[in-house]
Amino acid sequence: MARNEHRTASTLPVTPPTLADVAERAGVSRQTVSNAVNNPDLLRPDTLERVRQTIAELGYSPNRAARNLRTRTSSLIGLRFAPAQEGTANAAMDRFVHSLVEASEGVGYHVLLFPGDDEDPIGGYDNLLRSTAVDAFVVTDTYLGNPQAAWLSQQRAPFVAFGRPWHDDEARHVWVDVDGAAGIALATQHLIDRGHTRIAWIGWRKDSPIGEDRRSGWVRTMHQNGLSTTGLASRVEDVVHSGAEAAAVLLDESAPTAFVCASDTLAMGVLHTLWIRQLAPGRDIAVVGFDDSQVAQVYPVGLTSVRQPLEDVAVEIIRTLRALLTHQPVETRGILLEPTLAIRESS
Amino acid sequence: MARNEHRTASTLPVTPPTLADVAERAGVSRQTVSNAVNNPDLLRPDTLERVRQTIAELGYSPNRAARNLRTRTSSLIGLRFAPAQEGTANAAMDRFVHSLVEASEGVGYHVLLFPGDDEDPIGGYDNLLRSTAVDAFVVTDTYLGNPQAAWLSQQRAPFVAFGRPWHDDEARHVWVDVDGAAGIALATQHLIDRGHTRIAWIGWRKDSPIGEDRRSGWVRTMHQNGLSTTGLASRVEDVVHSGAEAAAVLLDESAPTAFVCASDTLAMGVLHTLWIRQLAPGRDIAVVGFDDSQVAQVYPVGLTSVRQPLEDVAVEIIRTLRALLTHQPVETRGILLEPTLAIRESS
DNA sequence: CACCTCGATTGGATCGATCTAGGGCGATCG
DNA sequence: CGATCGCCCTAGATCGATCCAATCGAGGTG
Repeated sequence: MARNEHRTASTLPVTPPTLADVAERAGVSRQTVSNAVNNPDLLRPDTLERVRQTIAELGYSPNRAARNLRTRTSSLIGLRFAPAQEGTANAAMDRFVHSLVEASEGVGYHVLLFPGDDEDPIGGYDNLLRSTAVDAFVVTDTYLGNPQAAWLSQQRAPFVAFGRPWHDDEARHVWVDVDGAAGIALATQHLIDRGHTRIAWIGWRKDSPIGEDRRSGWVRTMHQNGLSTTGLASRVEDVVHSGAEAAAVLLDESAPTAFVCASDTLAMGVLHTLWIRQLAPGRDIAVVGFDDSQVAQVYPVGLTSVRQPLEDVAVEIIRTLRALLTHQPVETRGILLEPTLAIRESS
Repeated sequence: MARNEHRTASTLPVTPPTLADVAERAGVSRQTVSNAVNNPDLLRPDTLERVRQTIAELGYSPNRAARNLRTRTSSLIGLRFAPAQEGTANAAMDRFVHSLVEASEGVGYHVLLFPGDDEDPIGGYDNLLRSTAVDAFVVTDTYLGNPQAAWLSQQRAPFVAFGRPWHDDEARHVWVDVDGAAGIALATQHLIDRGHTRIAWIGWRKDSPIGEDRRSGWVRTMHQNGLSTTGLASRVEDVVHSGAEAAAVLLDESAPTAFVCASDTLAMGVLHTLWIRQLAPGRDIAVVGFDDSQVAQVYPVGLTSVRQPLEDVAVEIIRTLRALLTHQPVETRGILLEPTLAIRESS
């Protein structure tokens, strides 16, 4: 609302009004104006009203740099921004970043992007941290076994990770993650409910903890429903043609009626094989992917896919970050959110 | 390189070293240290070396807030970040943002994201501008007829637009854009070279200047090659099923052998219709899309698509922005870049 | 009535960098 | 040999906000 009042000043003067200008015009001290902005409760109602009036008239807005210098904060959150790998369907970053920006805005933060350099994974972090350019970081690539989390912890830099510390049991930082196993369980149960019993899994190589986690959701749900998983699993690279090949082999050897995939990329491979074999997705064979990427949404036969609640992830991250930065006790070290299933024609 | 030297200081002290600390330790004045960082030429070589040594030892890095306050700059570039619309294939933003972040880094800038609100399109800009939180903006949504460009011009705020000012002949701001007509011309010529003569166009509604521009590339190239365009064009909404319907109608009425589309989204629709009619993309009918989105890359039958040189766009934008901010004369008011064609199996 | 409390307000110091003006000193020149 | 010039460097002021300690006046207490 204060924001709208400012708008009334239509043209920005050559040099914007300062707190001192407001103070003089309103006939109060600088501190009083500062309080009007930051601690309105301290002012007498009539004084507050007068100061606010003046602020609106002048279109005053506190100078960020000055405030940052004095308070030793920046209201900025650093995020290393790496683009989606070309050739994969993973466009989740886009949605996540947007959610993060929105959630940040809500509590007065802004998101600062900096480039990632795989050869020097902590370079960007180090610079921003040392020059006190950001208050905290959101780390999104912990799963790569990258040293950021450990390094930031050691530097006592505030940060929250999107992603569990899979390898490192000693990691003591806070994190938010999505329960991939639960998502795949959801997908598997969905297929079972549709009457499928021979449901195949196409996932990533064994050295991917995320992949193994998702796979466990499939195994668990199959077994809970008394179904066998033998001969129905495949572990491949996360590229389209690997998914296609795996699907071909599984169809020949085990005759599944449905596929659950660790990614939309792999699911696209499955769809390709079905297309070649003149099998109709959804009618002849069901397919489910993971990430609800644009590909899943735009593909002519809509691809059913596990959708991560990235909006909620962002909100939780910001909430936790705020707690960290205001030195409130952080309740839990990790937060695990449940994905949903975007059901389309392919299942 | 300075960056790496800093790294040697392994643990961040509770309060980072200041310029004064460096000065005292090196036995010089604060200004000399400042010069060592910003104007090394002013120092005698031996003094410079000594100061640099000390900077490295202490792991000093200038405090951003203090510098910003004094210099009245922030080294930040504001970018309103709206997510790709769900249900369309447009993931170009992702790639563009990354390119922008990279290009910014190169000249010492960082990218600050802020959320967009369609109901209050200038709110975010106004806030950041008035609080001197950013030095400049990159505006990406000029084509919507949004008032940002005009408003920012009026405020004398430095900004560069990605996108031409289509409607507004009086717009005097600088911009960078991609020549969509040239891209479609490229695609059309490519199809003609492959022997196609009946090439259809599926584009957007007439009120989209971008769509009409792209369309003109098709018209121009067809005519240049002595080919007719009558009965071969369709203008629809940018959603998959509209593309599918348009393709069906065109196939029935005009029997084209190839389709050029204004977007990958529409191209997906065409592919869907081909699939239903058991026509093989690339063999029976050629299809070309626009934007080289992830969908185009991941779709099992790779979709040939016009690819915008977003990396170059980002570089040009940053270059122009720097010129603006350092008050150098800006050579040209607008820069138009040529797209390329990512050729895949669909053509 | 002197003393104390408490809410509202104030002036000076401060955050850490850069800008400005000027000082020291050796080399050059009349 | 003293004046002048340039190079290298220094000290104090400054950017615009917030922190801190202190002040002022009104009201309550013994």
